[in-house]
Amino acid sequence: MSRAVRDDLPHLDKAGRPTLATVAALAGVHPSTASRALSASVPAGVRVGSTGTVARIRAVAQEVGFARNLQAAGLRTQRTSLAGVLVPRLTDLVLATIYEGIDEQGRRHGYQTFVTNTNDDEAERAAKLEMLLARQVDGIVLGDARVDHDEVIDRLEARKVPFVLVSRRSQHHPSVTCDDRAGGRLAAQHLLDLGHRRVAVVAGEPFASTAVDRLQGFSDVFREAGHPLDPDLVVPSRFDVEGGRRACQQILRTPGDAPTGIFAVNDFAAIGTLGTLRAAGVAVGQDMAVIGYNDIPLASDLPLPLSSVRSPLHEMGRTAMEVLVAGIGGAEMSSTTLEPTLSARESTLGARAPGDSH
Amino acid sequence: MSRAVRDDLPHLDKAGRPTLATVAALAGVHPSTASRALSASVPAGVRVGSTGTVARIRAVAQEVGFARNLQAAGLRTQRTSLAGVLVPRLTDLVLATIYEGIDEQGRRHGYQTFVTNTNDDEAERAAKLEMLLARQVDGIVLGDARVDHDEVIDRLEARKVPFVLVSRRSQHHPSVTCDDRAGGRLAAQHLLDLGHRRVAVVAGEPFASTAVDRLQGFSDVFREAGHPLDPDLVVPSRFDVEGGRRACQQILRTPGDAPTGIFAVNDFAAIGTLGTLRAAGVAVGQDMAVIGYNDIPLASDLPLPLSSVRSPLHEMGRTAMEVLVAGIGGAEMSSTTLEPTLSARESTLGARAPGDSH
DNA sequence: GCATTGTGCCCAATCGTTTGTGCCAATCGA
DNA sequence: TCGATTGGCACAAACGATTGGGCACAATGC
Repeated sequence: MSRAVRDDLPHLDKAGRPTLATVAALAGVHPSTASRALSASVPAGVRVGSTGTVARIRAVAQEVGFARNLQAAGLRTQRTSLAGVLVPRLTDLVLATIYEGIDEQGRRHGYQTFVTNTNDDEAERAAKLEMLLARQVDGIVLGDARVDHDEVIDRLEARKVPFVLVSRRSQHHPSVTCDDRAGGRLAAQHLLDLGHRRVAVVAGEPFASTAVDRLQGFSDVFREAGHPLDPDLVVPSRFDVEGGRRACQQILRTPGDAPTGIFAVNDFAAIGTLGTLRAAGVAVGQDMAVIGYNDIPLASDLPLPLSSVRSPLHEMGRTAMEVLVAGIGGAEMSSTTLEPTLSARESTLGARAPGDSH
Repeated sequence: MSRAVRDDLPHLDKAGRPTLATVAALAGVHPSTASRALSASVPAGVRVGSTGTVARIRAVAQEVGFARNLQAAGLRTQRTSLAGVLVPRLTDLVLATIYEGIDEQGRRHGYQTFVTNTNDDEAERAAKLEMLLARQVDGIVLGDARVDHDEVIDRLEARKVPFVLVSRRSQHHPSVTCDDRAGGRLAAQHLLDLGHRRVAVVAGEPFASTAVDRLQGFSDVFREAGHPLDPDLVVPSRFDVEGGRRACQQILRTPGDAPTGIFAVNDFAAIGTLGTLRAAGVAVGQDMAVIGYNDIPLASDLPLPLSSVRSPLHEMGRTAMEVLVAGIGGAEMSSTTLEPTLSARESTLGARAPGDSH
C-alpha cells in the first residue's frame, strides 16, 4: 500500500499532494520521463525508457502515493475519459439500472461516468448539459430524450459532442431502446387472450417515447381485434407510484362500464395502481387484471405477484455505452433495439399460478 | 439562446469551441479582463471593469456560446466545485434518495456532485476513491462506510480531504445518520405491543452500522422485556429483495417453534421476505407479522401495506452536504443524528386498518 | 497648474501534465 | 578505430483559465 506521505517532499501541490515533479525529483529524472514511465499504455514505437528507470520511477510514485491530476492531464490531452449521463431521476429504479449498465461498460473501456438528474425539466436539462460540456466530457448518454423536438439534442449536435440516446428514442437520432411497441403489443395480447375487452391504460408521460410507444402497440392490438380503447380510459401519469395512484383514481371515477383490466406502462405506476385498487376494495387478479412494464426485481415478490413486460435494462445501458465509445472513436453510430418478453403472474392470471418464481 | 457557433472565430480550442481568448479578441480586450467580467461574484474591492465593457464582454460570450473550461479553471484555482459521493449502489432506492438530498443541497452551494457505486466491495471502494481524488474533488460524502475499521476512511484522513459519512456511521468520524438504534427499538416495541414474543430478524450486512444498530436496538428491547432473541432466528442478508428472500427461507427452515413476527432491517429485504412467506403459504398480517425499515414510497401501496420505520432519507442527504460544505469552508465538522418514526400498517396490524394511507 | 488619487485594463506568471524535438553517449558494423 | 545508428533522457512549449502587479490616463483637490 502506498503510504505515509512525507511532509518534506519537493514540489508538492498547494494541497500538499505529490505531483509529477515530486516523483521526478525523487527518482532523479525529468518530469517528462516520469510522465512516460507512468503512462499505462506502452507508446508503440516511441521512446519508452529503460526498464530500470521505469521501475524506479514507478516505485517512487507508489511510495509517495502519487496520483495523477486528471484535470491537468485532461487539459493537456483534451480528453477526460469522462462520459456524461443525463437521466430523469436516479430514484427511478429503471434508470438506475440502466445507468449501472452504462457505468459497467464504460469502465471496461476506461471511461468514468458522470451521471446527473434532470427531473425531466427543460431548464434543468439544459443547465446540466452545459455543466457536463463545461467539464469537457468526451461523450454523452442521454436517458431523458423527448420524443418529438428536443432542444438539448439540438445543442448537442451544434457542439459536435458524440452522444447516444438510451431508453427513449427521439426522431432519427442514434438510440438504444427496447422495442416498446412490441412490448405494448405483448401486454395487449396477454389481456385479450384472457378475455378482457374493455381495458384502461395508465399511460405515462406523453413526451417519453417509452410511454408513447407502449401505448401505441397496446392500442393497436385492441383496435385490430375489434375492441378499440375508450379514450377516457387512457390517462397520462407520472412514472412513479404516486403517478399510478392518481391515474387509477381517475380511471375508477370514469363513468360508464368499469374496465376489467389495466395496463400501466411502468411497474411503479402499476404498484400505485394496485394500492388504489386495494383501497377501493377491488380484488386484483379476480375482479381486475393489472399488468405493468419493466419487470423490476420486486415484481415477482409482491404479496400479489405482478405481471409485467420485461425489458433488458442493464443490457440496454451496456449497449448504449458501447455505441457511445465507438462514436467517440469516430465510428458511425446507429440505433439498436432490444426485445421485450412477457412475465405473466397472478395480477393477471388470478390465484391459480402459485408456482411462479424467477 | 446562445447561438450559431461561427467557424471563423479566433482562438478556438481544438474541439472548435470558443475559449476565453475568443471572447476577449472579439470584445477587443485582454483575456484577463474577460475573465473578470465573466466571473460571477463581484470581487469585493478589486478592479471590476467598467459597466460598459463588462456588458459588452458578456454579450459576446453569450453570442458565441462561450462556456468556461472548468478543467482549466480548476487547475488554476485549485477548486473544482465538485463533491464526490460514494454509495454502495444507486439501484438501492434508499441510497438514491439520500443522493438526491446531497445533490440538491450541493447545488444550493454551487457544488456539483460526482456519484459512483462501490458495491460495498473493498477493492472497488479504494479504486473509486482514488478516482475521485485524482479528479480533485473538493470534498467527499461517504455513503458506504464500514462500522469498524475502514481503510477508505484512513486514506481520506491521510489525504486531508474534507469528508463526511452519511447513512452509516463509523467510529468517531463525522457522520449524518438516522438514529438506527432508536428505530430498531421502535420496531421491537411495536411487535411486543402486538403480543409477539418469538421473532426473527433479517439482519442485513454486519459491516453496515445501519444493520448493526437496528438489530442492536431491536434486540435490546426484547431482552429487556424478558424475551431475548433466539440467535438462530437472526440471519444476516444482503439489503435487496433477493437477500430478504434467502434470509427468510433460512428462517423458515430453522428448527424449533416458528416465529410469529419478522423484522427486516430494510424494506427491500422485507419485500423479499413477503415473497418467500407467500410462496410458503404463510398469511402475512394474520399468521405472521412483518415490519421493514425506511418506509420507501411504495410500502404503503403494496397489495399488503408494509409496516416500516421511516427514516428521513432526503433530509439526511441534505444535512450531510451541509456539513461537508461547512467542512470545506474550514469549519469543524460534527455528527448529526435524525429521528426515525413508526409507520404501522397491515403487515403487522392484520386486515383491520384499511384506512391507513400517507 | 501640479500633485494626488482612482479607474480601467494589460502583462505575465502560474496551475500539473503531456509530447515533439534534440542532445549525448553507447553500441554496432566493417 | 571511425562513422552511423539508436537508445535514453532532458528541454520547452503547450492546454485554457485566473490573478497580483503595474501602467496609462482621467478626475479630483488645492
